[in-house]
Amino acid sequence: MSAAKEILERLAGCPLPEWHLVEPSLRRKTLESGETLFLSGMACPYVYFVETGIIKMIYETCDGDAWVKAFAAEDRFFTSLAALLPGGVTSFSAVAACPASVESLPYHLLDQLGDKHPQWQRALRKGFELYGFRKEARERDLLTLSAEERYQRFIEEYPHIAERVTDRDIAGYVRVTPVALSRIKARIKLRQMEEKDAS
Amino acid sequence: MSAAKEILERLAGCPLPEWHLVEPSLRRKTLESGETLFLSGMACPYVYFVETGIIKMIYETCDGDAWVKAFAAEDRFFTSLAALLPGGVTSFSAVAACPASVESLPYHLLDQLGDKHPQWQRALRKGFELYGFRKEARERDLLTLSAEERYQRFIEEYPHIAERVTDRDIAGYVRVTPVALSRIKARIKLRQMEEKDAS
DNA sequence: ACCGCTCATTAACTCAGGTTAACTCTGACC
DNA sequence: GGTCAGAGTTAACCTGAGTTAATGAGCGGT
Repeated sequence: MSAAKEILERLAGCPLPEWHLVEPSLRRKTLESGETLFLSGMACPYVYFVETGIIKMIYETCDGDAWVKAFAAEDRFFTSLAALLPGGVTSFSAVAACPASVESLPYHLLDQLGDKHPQWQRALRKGFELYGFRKEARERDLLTLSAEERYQRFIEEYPHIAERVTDRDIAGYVRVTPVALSRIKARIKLRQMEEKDAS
Repeated sequence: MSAAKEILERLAGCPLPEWHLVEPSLRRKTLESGETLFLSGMACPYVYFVETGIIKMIYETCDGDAWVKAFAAEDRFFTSLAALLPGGVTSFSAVAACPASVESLPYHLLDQLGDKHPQWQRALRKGFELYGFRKEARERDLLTLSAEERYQRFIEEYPHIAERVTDRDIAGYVRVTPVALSRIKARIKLRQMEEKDAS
């Protein structure tokens, strides 16, 4: 059973017809930690499915900083929306945050199956919906939370990711420098000690 | 010709069949500046189409701050994705940033028409796609740009909005306080003066 | 004309975060 | 075992943004 099939059928909420049509286009790729899956600015009309490991999606700025847009761990799918549009290119890079293996499918194939079968159409719609939903949450966090709150929320919400990636990458996600993250962690620890002493 | 029809057909790229079915459900509402269209946390499974004016979507934090998620001006549609899911509620409030008039359609109706006609399905898919695309751009700006850069980009990208809303709202969008925005503007003006003097 | 209101600006102060650099720890490799 | 590179921590200094408060401009209502 491929990760792609499992993820897509979970989205559809039912078995997907004509899976044999996608089988030949399914590619699996294993990545070492730090290895690049795709670079920003490339044509890359694929949807990716994480089998094992963690992929980080990063925006690189002209002065060399790299900010983490999102992590995708086991059983997640991801893609660059911008790259799915005809003639489009990726707007970020995807890099393994630890050893990982991913599957990929060309989007045009999913698109075709969507036109043929309502079950596929449903999977795609749900996929876009979920994507939008996650982006909305991320946007809200970036707008309304302080750096410290973003860090706290991240380790609460994604503990299984937090313990497997470097603090450097967590800092990139929280949108602070590694030095600042270290200070934030020290501040939190200090407060916890004080609370213990008080009680 | 309603704004909703115009916007949806532009998304579909073709005329939409059975428009007479949506006509009876189309509601128009005019809002004064500062009037609320819907509040965060409400059931609100509608898609809105801006006919005239500007609507701001805001996140309110528990300590009373209001951050602007996005503006929607003439010929834009918007909705709270979270509120479209069955049993879902809005995750932000929508308020008129200047006198405005909007149309609304219940999402379930669009959903039904999507199941009946590929043209409608296409309009919805394109709608979600566009929504995701915009969210992606906003996320990137918040992650990779400084406050000053976000301000500059905003007035370059949306000059027709920038000149019609208060600096207070622009500050909320740029994610700084009005005081900080005023300083940023002063800084930019100062630099422009210096450049003129030098040349 | 006057009042009261909101908005924008400016200044003074505080503080969180960026920058740089030194230091430690760990693990990989020879 | 020795060495080297990368990750994380800590300190010192600087900058930009939040906070508070005072001031002025514009506007609607009386």
